[in-house]
Amino acid sequence: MSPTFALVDCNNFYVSCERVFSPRLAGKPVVVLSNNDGCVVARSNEAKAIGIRMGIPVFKIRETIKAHAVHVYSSNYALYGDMSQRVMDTLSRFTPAVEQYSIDEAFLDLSGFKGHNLTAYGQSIRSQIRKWTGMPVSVGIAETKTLAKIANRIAKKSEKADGVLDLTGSAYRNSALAMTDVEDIWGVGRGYAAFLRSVGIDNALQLRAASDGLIQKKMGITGLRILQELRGASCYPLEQSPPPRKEIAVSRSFKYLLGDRADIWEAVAAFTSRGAEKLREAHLEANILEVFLIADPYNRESRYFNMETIRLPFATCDTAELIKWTHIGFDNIFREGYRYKKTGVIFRNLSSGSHVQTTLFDNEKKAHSREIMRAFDSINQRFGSDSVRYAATGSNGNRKWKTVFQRRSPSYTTDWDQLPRVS
DNA sequence: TCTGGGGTCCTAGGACCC
DNA sequence: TCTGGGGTCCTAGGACCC
Repeated sequence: MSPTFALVDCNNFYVSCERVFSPRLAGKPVVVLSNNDGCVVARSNEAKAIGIRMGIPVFKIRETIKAHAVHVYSSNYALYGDMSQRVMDTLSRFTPAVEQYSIDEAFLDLSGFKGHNLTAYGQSIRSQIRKWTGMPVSVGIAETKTLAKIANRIAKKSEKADGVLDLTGSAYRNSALAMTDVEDIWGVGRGYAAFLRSVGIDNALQLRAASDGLIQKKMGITGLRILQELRGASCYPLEQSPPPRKEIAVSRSFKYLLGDRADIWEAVAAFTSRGAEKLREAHLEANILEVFLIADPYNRESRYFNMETIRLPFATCDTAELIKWTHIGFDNIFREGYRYKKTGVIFRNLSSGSHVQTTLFDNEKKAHSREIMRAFDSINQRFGSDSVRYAATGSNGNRKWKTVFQRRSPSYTTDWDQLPRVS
């Protein structure tokens, strides 16, 4: 028996989060920017309509912004994370079979609802989320995740669908596939799309009919799975418990190019510290660490990239220990005379924190480290992150590497001092 | 002057072993 | 000195996702 999936996806998620707390933004062009207010990462329908492209650097559309009075916001991750949680909580009232796929979308297993009117069910999900959270969502329903994705896209665009499209056993299915361009299929990116177009496959209906051999040759097993899913045979089951993490990374671009070794090392140390916190939150320890530096990526002449990989002598999530090792890596790859744009650390070969120690000495050291880290984390939890921090991460207000958010909305939902006021 | 961040999976090829 | 096959593990690079 084939399963039934629903994909519930928030419309223009970051923009919709801003609108929930600023109703005056309704009907207006709104965009949300990436870190350092660099480029556009979310657009309202009105912003899309005036031709603002996803990912465009904001300095390239200054004129458009002025001409159309576009409302511009920095990213407010605390707000978006909290809104996401509310949406997911609401979804779980409908069925326990929920897979949170990303910050703004979730797959539901509706196999148990066969014979019911799934469109009506989708509508009730949609209106409940709207009522409880203010978030507009679209719902796509089909036998496979890939088809549910396609249904969802059409549900978003089509007036007639009114936000919900059920493709299970639908006569409309072939036309839905025919109107879906290959680049809009889940799993088909720029590279695969170019290949498919070059062999005359332009839409999902044509891809579904393509020969397995041709697709496998260029797109491997991934391509075959896409074919299967388009044909209604599910290859990707609902994943309710997330698989263990394989890597943890912290990296940031700087607003401006930085040349001073001390500034850049401060950034690396701070990112290492944040990464160590993430490790501890996930109860993981790193066995391999990578540090990388990028100088001026948009300039051919002064471009530079280097990465150092270090195998740690033992798995650890201790901030001081990790900073010691990233320092070694940093020294090996830092070149004087370049102006840097970005740096980061990646922890890999993660093991769960409960590992057998080799010697009594190690055990003692380990216990000591654990105590210090526990105290460190709990102080920062109680008094706000960065209340205590390691000296290497910078001690004054002059941290040139800090990410800039000049147009950030208040933290309406996560900070008592910034609750919206009714006047 | 200004261009984000954090992930996963697959595959080919090399190193190494028997 | 040359001749084989087969297996595993690791890594780098490419492709994709949101």
